[in-house]
Amino acid sequence: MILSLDLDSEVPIYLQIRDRIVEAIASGELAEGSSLPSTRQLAVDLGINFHTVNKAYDLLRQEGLLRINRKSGALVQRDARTGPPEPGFTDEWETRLRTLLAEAVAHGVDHPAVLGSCAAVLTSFTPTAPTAQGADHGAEQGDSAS
Amino acid sequence: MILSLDLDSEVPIYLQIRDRIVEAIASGELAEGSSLPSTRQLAVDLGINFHTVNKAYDLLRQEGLLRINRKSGALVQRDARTGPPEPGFTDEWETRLRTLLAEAVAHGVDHPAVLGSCAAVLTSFTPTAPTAQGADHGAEQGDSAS
Amino acid sequence: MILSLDLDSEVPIYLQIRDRIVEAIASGELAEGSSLPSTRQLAVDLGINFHTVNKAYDLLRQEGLLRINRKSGALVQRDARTGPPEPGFTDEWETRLRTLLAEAVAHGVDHPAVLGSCAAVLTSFTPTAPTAQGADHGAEQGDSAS
Amino acid sequence: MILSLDLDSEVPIYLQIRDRIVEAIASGELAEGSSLPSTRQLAVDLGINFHTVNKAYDLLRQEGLLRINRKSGALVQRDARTGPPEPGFTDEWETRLRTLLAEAVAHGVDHPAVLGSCAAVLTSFTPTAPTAQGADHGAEQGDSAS
DNA sequence: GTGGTCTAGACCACA
DNA sequence: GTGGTCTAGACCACC
Repeated sequence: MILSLDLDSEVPIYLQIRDRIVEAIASGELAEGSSLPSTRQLAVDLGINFHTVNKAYDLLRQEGLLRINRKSGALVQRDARTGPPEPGFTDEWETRLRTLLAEAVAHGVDHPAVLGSCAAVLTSFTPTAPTAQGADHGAEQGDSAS
Repeated sequence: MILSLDLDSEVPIYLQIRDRIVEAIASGELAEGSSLPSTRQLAVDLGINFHTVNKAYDLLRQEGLLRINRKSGALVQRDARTGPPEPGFTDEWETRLRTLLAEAVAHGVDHPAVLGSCAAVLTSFTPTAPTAQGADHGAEQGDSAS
Repeated sequence: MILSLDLDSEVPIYLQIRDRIVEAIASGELAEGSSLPSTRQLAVDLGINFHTVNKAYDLLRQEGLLRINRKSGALVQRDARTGPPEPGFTDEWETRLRTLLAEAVAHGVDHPAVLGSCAAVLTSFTPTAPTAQGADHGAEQGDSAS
Repeated sequence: MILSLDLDSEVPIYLQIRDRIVEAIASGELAEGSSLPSTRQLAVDLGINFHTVNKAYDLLRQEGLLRINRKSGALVQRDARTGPPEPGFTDEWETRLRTLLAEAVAHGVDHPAVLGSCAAVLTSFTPTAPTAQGADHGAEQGDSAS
């Protein structure tokens, strides 16, 4: 559980931690029930204050992705396969998606390229069985562009 | 040039202004060369401090989307048709895209649904089918450009 | 003596145990003189550390609801019928009641609805209508006492 | 806006602040749209650290009772007359109500007395027009006890 | 002016 | 050992 942080970024550290964990959950690297390092431990590993880690964990808890336990620390609460999102999540999320995609389009990335980037990111979340291991029939994305 | 702002949002006002303008550019509503209202005018229209508008315009200038002349005010500097993005844009943008898509996946939105949302957003930007390409019945905006 | 605990709750486990026992006493399920399982036994049943059970029992003892003998274990010390509360109890309790009811009112529950909830909770405690008083068809528990 | 705190209480300070504000909202002392003192100001007034006030305000924000604004500070977001609570609120609240009422019953307070306390608390939330001032037709609660 | 972030260190509650 | 609370002071972002 080592996260790479950029202490000079304008993105707050606690948000970087949160983002990396969200991505790890999306990619399946952290499955439901997985345990995360304790706040103090992770703070030491990252060379930051434990309050900062605390804030990241608390944010993830509020988002429903983590559950915090006095005994066993932080556990991953949900997962890609836990079920559909809570109502209200999608609307707010699509607003942010719209802004982000608009940014690329305004900068001259054409629609198929944008959609290709989205598809590429999504495939990067599925292991796609690097070894001969069963290759779980993933959706075929990427050819809907163009 | 009427923007809808949410003064109670956790998103800073200057960022909301910037976001709305970026979306207007992406949708073709604001084409290259279009002029924006003066900072003071827009500030009055929105009922906010003109420094806030100034900050939004300056951010857009830094991003290469606006150019600001002392005499002609703010003009849209670039466009979906202007050409490919500056080098360095895409990498940073894809990092943010990755985080945003991860959020949806972690909350249980499956990959096809995510890709569908991306496609839906893009079609909502489509400026009335500039090329003969199928022109999926989107809203018809954008004929004020050129 | 089976208690349902939520190990992931933000309510400490020892408090959950205490709460469930208080509710059992209020409903008449545990009458004065009833014996509770030993701390070690209950700890095993619940799959938790016996110190946690100990802490719950000790808290109940401090509150005057339990008395603990070295030989006969934990016995219910008092009851709804035992008599009026110790002086000082009511003031502190009403302070907490005030806060709790305020929460509902602030969230838009109107006064009659709040009072209705209070009444409903009380009838759920009713030990099979001890006096002739209307006896609104509640669940029938509590005949194991005396 | 002066709150009375007990620094020696085992109830965390930030929770005491939150409780007092909830009660003020319930009693109508703080109506929707009312502004609260800034975190730093209130911290100075109470002689505590501003982070503690911050935590109380943030908790109220999460509960939907406050909205925080960089410009105008904290404003009361909702009210007794704003509308019904969000779904899910009542269930969790009734669980806590059950525990609290059980405590009184177990200590020997009889049901009518408990209900009377509830009614008394509720009437304390309605001003009941202490001066001749219009006496806004409030709900008639309190006589349903006994 | 406002709130937000980060650091640092102390002490306590829980299991 | 875990997380939770409180304090203290610094710096930054927003308006």
